[in-house]
Amino acid sequence: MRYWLMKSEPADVSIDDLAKMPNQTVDWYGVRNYQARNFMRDQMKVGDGVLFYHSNCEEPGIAGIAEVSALAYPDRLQFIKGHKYFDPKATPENPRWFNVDVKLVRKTRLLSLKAMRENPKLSNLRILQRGNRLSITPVDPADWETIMELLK
DNA sequence: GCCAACGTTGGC
DNA sequence: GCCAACGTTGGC
Repeated sequence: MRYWLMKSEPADVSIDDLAKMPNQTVDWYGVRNYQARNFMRDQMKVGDGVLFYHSNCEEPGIAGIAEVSALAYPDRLQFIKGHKYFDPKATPENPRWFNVDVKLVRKTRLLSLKAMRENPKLSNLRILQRGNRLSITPVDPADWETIMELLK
């Protein structure tokens, strides 16, 4: 069992949007970065813990806890011509992009990026490292525990 | 809207 | 395979 931090732009899918979805589950579509894809395709297992992070918004930070609820499968949007996430080099026989499903565990108070930066215990967290842009990053169990404490 | 830090692309 | 140019991310 592993832990992950997954960024979502709340203008696209917020924690409240997730709560309203059927089964409180969303397919994590639109990842078009190989490293992030590989994490989903090769490492994520059902039941892995997910920190649901709001990015590119007024108050960036962790907005809830979720879990992986389906193993990676081809991202359907890569096949839809004209779609923002269409990829002409992908075919159903040879898909390029994958996504897992993510299910809400619970919405939390917002643990802001600022608060995380100010907490020395979390200095190891990938999201806080300089230049980090990856939308999916592994989270060390110790960091997960620290964050769970903070969100109690 | 700025821009640092990355990732990707494509000519050579 | 190198690397300059370009595109994207995302905090501020």
